[in-house]
Amino acid sequence: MKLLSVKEIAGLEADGRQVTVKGWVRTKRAVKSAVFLEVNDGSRLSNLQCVFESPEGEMAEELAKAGTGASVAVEGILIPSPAAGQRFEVRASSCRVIGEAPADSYPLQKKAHSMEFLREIAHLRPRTNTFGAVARVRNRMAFAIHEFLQAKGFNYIHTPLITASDAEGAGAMFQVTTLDLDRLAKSGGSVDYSKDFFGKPAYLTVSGQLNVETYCQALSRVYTFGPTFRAENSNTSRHLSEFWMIEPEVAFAELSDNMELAEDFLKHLVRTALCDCAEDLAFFDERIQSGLIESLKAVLDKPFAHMTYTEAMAILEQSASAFEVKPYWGLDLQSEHEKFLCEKIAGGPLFLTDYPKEIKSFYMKQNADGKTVRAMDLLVPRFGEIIGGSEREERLDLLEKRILELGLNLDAYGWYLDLRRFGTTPHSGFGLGFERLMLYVTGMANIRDVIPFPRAPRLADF
RNA sequence: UCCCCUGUAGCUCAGCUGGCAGAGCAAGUGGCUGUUAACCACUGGGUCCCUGGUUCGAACCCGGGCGGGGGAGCCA
Repeated sequence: MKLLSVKEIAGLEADGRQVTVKGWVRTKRAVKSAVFLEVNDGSRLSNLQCVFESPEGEMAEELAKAGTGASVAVEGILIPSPAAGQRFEVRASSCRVIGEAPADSYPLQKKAHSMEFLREIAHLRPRTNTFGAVARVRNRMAFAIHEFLQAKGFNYIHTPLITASDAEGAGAMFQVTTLDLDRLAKSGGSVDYSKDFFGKPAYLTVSGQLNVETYCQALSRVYTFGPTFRAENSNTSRHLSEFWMIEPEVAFAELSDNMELAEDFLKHLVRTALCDCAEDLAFFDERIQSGLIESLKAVLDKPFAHMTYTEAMAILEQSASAFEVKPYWGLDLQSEHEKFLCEKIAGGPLFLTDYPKEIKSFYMKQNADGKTVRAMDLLVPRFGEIIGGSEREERLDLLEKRILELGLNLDAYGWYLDLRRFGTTPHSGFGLGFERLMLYVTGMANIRDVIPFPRAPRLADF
């Protein structure tokens, strides 16, 4: 008999047909005349209830071993359930315990656990309702990202994870080396990077943007989707040292095109989650964040709000007394300001544009006012920035000038500047933090709980 | 990196002014005519994070260290 998943079995007619189910026991409940086994194989949130009527002999012995966490194979017939709680169930004729999970040492119990505790057992937490649901939604969102961009003719470009260009300028980097650090430390001498693997210092990438821009200037519509690394000593519920980022880049696109793409993109992802992950989202709505589904649906209903930095600052200054940090033009927006703007003023996602050039990256296109750049951040309620992007500076002279103003090394950007020397075009792109999307869609509170194995300062277990 | 909170049974926590270590859940045993976060009864279960100090006496007070959480900054 072909093995069907619980999800596949759930799609069958409960007409007494023979089925086999293999999975892990979530709970076992016994009454005098029957044993109820809830089996889950991760194919969906709901368990499959398997009923053993008056088990005796070998079957009773097997069931005794089938505690929470044990892997089992159950055979029986699929029938409509006579009791409330589930539409169908398996009337089991046999149970085989494949791998026991001794109750006195198996960490997961048939009760709720704290997120903090589950983080300590990251190898077992996917067996919980919450982390199973997170994994399924994460999978669906990853696929939806490709679906959306591919349908729009974007090419998926694999940008490097190791970079020796030292020109990305988006934060502290992890160094990659094969030098013998212990021996170097003992010798007390200086480091000779010509002896290192790449013949010069190398790092893990903090962004694929600069690399993907090169392919943008040939294939027009491109994106990267991969891991990025930041060695910042950030200890928050919104930052990881290793996280995944989607970075589309579009040739001949201006900032307004960029925002239109970002809005369509985010709405597509939210719509897909609501549609294809309904059971998991209902769980998040009930157990993790009340009102989640309603707020996601509301996102689809209306266009995102838009505001320039200068407009936003004027609004913030009117409510200056509400803030710890007093707002003034030129200040980089604080978390409290971002939350105020999208929660109190916009009541949903909010695009902020045209930031002062001093608080944004060198590659962003300078406005005619000489003060601001064509940057855009998409802020969302609950945690602020989910997308950061800009129209890029395509004018060689202005880009070179900005690099020098910031004290950066012009030579390091040689290949990047070539894109402006040869057939330059206006172009725009943005970065969407995948785990921040996951926080947004699932309502989970901590970014460490929406990635299987979180990496953060002093956290690299498993 | 900074600020605040926190560390007690497998888990979640209580433990008052320093005076014999507690509860709920989980587990085990028994009961229960279909349970579904099952229910009822009973039972077992402790390096009170580590370390130094104060004290007749420390889970409790003080110093140091380590871990966890929340917030801030950096950002996606």
